Amino acid sequence: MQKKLPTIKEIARRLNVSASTVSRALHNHPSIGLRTKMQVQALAKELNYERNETAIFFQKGKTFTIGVVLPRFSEEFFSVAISGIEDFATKNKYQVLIGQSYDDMEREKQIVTTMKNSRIDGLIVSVAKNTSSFEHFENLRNYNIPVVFFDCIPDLPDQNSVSCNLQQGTMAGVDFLAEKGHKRIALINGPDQLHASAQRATAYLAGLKKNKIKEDAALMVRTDLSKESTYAAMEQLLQVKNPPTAIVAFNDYVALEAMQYARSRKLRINKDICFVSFAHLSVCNYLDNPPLASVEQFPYEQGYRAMELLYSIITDTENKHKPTQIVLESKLVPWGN
Amino acid sequence: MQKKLPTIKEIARRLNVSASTVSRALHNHPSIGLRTKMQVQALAKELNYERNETAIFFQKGKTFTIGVVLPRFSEEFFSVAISGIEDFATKNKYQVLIGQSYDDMEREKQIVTTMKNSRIDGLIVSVAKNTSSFEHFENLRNYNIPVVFFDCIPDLPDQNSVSCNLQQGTMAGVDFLAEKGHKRIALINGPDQLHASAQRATAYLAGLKKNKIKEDAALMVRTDLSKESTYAAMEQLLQVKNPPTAIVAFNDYVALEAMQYARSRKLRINKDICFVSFAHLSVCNYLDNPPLASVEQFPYEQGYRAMELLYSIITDTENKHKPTQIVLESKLVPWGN
DNA sequence: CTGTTAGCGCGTTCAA
DNA sequence: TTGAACGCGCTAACAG
Repeated sequence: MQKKLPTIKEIARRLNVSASTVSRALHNHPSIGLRTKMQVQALAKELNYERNETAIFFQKGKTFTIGVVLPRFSEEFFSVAISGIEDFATKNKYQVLIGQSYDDMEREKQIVTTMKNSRIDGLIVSVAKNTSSFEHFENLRNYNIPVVFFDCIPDLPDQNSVSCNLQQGTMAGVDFLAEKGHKRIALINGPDQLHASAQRATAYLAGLKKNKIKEDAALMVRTDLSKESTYAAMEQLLQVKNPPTAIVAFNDYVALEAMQYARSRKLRINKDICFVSFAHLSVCNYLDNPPLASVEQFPYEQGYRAMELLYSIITDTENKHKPTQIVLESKLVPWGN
Repeated sequence: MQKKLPTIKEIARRLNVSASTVSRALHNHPSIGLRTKMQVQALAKELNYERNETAIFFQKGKTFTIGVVLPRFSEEFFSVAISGIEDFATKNKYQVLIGQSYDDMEREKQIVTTMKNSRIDGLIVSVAKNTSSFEHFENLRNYNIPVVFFDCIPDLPDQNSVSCNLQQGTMAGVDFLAEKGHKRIALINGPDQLHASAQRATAYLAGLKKNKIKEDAALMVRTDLSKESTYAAMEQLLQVKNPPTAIVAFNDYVALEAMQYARSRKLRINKDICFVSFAHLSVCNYLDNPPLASVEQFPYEQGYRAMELLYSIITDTENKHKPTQIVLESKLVPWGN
């Protein structure tokens, strides 16, 4: 049935030399006779010899494979991030193993365990939203598997991470709206336990202050990112006696759902009510009325840089690597028309 | 620095038994003394022993890893398909290695080679658009690596594939429009070399015939899937003296771009001109005027079934597997608003 | 019930 | 310039 794959032994047998000679010849080892080398290489080519990487993985204790664990691929942010990871990995002869946590800690643990057992050389993670303990990551130190966190980052000492600072972009968003004359600017924030929410809130308030707009607790609401919750948040906002004319939304999905709600209440998007959002989904290109501006978080670059960092840790043979936190700056991008 | 991982040998040494005894005890082999078994398992637990999968991979010549190669993750269709693949794989203790071809044959070849070298147990592929030769896939037979194609499938004898037949859905789309009273129904098709294009064209014509609408060559145009090309196609359609009132678009991206163009020409979507499309992007939920209906192709299910099929081939020890083509039926889904 | 032996494919000493 | 021997961690065939 299946042709048996040629091995070094096989070549050695046919040529009446030893396996180690073949191995050396294949590696262009300097101390091998030209004649022998040629013979070996010729036969190797003829037999279509290819080294069995698994044997080498095994022997070297390295797999040239890294793992990527994140909540779900179907979110554009993540699939674009994976592209960045994969691009750098491929360029540097690394392979990429994937797993989706679906924002569930148990599943995340399970995946990390499986990956650890198959001896990945490193791991890139965007932590699940409901993950509360991080032992499954810290545990990887015992196996000498470095971890780089990106996007959703835990509070851990000495960790490696790539993230995007939202302060600047968020403040720019508030500036942007204020310059357009808005005085009543609301914030639909995400779940409290997320870093990302705290960042947005802080920057939002700073932005208001900078623009001399008085903050109003009634204009700060939150969503758990479900559609229903966002609708409820919108309902709440529109009931305020002096309702907002502009809204900073946690991300594009939230913005889009908020817009739907606003439309259902006969508000005209970008006229009666304006939006600034996060993430910059490509699909917004197709909307009749996209958010006026979006805080770009550079998922491709985050992924790429995360892989780059991980690579530098893995290949750091002298162990002089220090924990590194890379922080990119977010940037406000007005929609092009 | 790094704690050395405990091995079977180590456990054996400490307990003064042989390695194979430990191995058997760990596997609950029936012929092992209860006492020994307990001892071994206790010590294993204490030392945090975990088997080194790479050793087993090596020894068994299996990696419990499959590869997935497709054009790009950032297209929703593909990222959803991967989710299906990953779900089935995880359930069955398989891992998933990924690669993006970016629709480029050379890159595709490269990825397949790398994956082959690391001895994946099987491969799932959606072929790159510009792939013209398939040796890199047929070559895998020599390594006993089964391939399952999905979505974009080559014309190869004896292949395994999962695909979605568009005939039914497309015809239903034409029916749908005809029932709404449309007589001038256009088709914006994709590149000629794609199967998918031929399928759509055939079904479109059949649909017209069924509804007793005379076909008009001027209403069949094509796009290379670039925005510019779609705009050109639209321009062409709108110049026809009796222009279409409805359009069947190659996919949602094409539809969305076509809509943009139509809007720029002051046409009102779903009033002056209606759309039926393919793929059913989740983002359409957020459009003010989504296509009236979409031909659903079930990417999650395609991915899931592809992995299921691959799994059955891999685990078919008696080699009684026959090449299998699974064809799902597409289905027209009207937008619920 | 348990130990011994061998081998998966390769790289790498050490010795010639 | 080459070969023999060893070991990576584990399983399995064979032998007690």
